[in-house]
Amino acid sequence: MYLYFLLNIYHYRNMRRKVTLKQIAKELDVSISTVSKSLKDSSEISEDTRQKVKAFAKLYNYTPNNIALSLKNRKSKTICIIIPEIIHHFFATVISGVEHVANKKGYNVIVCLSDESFDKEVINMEMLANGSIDGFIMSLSKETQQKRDFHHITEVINQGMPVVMFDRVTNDILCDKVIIDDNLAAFNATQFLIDRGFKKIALITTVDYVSVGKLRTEGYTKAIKNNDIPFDENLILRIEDTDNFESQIESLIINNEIDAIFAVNEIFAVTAIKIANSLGKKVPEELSIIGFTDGIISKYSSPSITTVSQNGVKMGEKAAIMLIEKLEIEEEYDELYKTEVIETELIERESTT
Amino acid sequence: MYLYFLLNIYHYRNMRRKVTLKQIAKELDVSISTVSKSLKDSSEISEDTRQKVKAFAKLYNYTPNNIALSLKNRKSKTICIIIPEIIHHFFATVISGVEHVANKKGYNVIVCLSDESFDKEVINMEMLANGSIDGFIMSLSKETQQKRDFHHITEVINQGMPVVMFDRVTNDILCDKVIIDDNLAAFNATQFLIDRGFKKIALITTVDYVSVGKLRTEGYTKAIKNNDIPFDENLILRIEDTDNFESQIESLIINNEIDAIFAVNEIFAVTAIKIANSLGKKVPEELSIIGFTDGIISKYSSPSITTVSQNGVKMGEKAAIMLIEKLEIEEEYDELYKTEVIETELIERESTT
DNA sequence: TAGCGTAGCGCAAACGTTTTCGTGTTGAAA
DNA sequence: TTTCAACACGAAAACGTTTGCGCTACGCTA
Repeated sequence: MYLYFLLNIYHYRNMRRKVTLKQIAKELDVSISTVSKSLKDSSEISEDTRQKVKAFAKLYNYTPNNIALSLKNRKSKTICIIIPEIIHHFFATVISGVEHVANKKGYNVIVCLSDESFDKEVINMEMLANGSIDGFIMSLSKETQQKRDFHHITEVINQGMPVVMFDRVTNDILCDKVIIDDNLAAFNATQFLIDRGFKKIALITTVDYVSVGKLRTEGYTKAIKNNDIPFDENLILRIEDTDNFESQIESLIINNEIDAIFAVNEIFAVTAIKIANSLGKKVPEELSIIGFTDGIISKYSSPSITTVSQNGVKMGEKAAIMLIEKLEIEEEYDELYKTEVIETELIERESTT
Repeated sequence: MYLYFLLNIYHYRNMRRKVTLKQIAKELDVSISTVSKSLKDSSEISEDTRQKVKAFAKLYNYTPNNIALSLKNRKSKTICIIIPEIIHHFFATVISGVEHVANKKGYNVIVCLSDESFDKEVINMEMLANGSIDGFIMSLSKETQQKRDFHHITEVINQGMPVVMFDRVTNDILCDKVIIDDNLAAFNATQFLIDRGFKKIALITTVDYVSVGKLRTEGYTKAIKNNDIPFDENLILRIEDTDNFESQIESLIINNEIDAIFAVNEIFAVTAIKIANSLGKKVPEELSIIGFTDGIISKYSSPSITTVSQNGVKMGEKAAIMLIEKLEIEEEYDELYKTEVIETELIERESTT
């Protein structure tokens, strides 16, 4: 009888497909239920049979088929994180945080990239919301923020699937959120520059429909006005196209006698430094610069960049914890959505005096 | 009759779980098969019924359950990529490449991080090789390379699951691979420095068990010897601990009158620049530096870094294409494994004269 | 009117599990 | 000898699909 089995299993060279309960049952001449119960050490089954089954299972390296389990349990133990792009250091750190928590809790992580596109975001969500995953963690694409169309997200939430949004969030959706206080962080960064005695402080930011860009702009504005510094709209540079903005920064520096810059991300900050250098303006001696996001650029740039640290790992961890908590709560919970605010911190480096 | 259905579906506020074939069948008072066939526009079903079913399905936003499909088809349309860490720009670009190809072909991507740990690598593979995914793309963790234990990989391959390795590969495993010619790239980079007239060229590399580190070291050595430059073991710095290596680089620069450095990654390169600067050695005037991997640091560092570009996106794309090809080939193919070599390119920037 | 082709639909198996609820056998107590 | 509990195991449903095949009823031909 063993021979038959071996022939079946090893039918192709040394290739052996995963063995199933059914095969074990057939081989041992017991029922599938007996095998299943034996492997679970059910007291229903005699010690003798249990041992036999377990030995056999071990020999053939049996492990239960995850898909079958998912179908039966109606949960896949998999979560999906949708981000605008992965080559962005901040998002990579968030993934890292999510992955570690998820892993510890026995969940897998599917990563989807929206490439800042609304359509891809929608497609990704629809594709996965059919049993493949148990919940979403996401940061909105630019296009979605611009269109303000969130039907795909409400859809999913209405199906009873938990969603946690982070960083780029919207008030139009009720769900758990993990953010930093962008407004406050920007306020503090600007205040830091003001405290150093700077008066002509420029802001390099994004267009307003990017939620975090807008909030940071507001924080900057508040600090300026709070300190009775003349607010000058010309000192605010709103960058739309992230491909070709060097010339805009150059004009900003040339046309205004600025003594400090607050940039809402590190690319803007490091580019400002490079341009200032090329214009013969020394950083930080003649121009102080603060960035946002404590990424790899800020750390390794010369001079290294003073920046608002936005702890991506922690955001990812928190988001994952919140999501998994929702997933593992029994039954219908009372919809109580929390918004978690992660602390930021100003890291002083060489780009400010 | 509709009322009953509505009550069932909308049982909780406006919450409606995904509708199944069964529910549609019950509601329309036909069999499940009829519903399924109608949705597939089978000619077996009358035009009339088809329309009715499709209308109903559309109304309730029916989409087939992916898990059930996976179980039935015995494939999940999901691939897994295992990388040592994600915060590393190169790996992020690879993921990006994989994700885009996978997406286009209708596959999802599960990302697993080994954190350079052998155990995590094993656990991840075992966890997913049970039906959850159709194939692996992976780059070995340091620990795995050190132990030279690849049983988890052969195991998976023997189960008939395709594996594509990239960047950090091993000859001990027969499977598809995507690499760059590390040896040649390092040779060329070193030759580039030699052509500029430098004689005392240092190498900052990793310990030898990291496959790519070893290959790059060999390329460097070959170039040196090829040009009859005295080979000096003291000029080679092998860094083991990536946390605290600044002092080692400092000694290297201080104790040897070097005029150029070839570093096997960008962190080493940018750190060398910073240390040289702090020692009063100007880059590139007094010291030329070449890095490896065209990451974000090389681009934004001041001076920007001349580097060997290792096209991560392309590697990811290629790996995904190879994997999916294997997945979609009918039946047992003759095991023909290919190793694809991705072109590298020396990108000249400001850190070399 | 008997026979037959066919349109239209349902049954049931299969994918691999888990789990509830039998069912048959044993041994001991009454 | 009868009764019953305990033990050891199996059958079957369920998760949500797809699909080959069988069945019914109808309309047509001979």
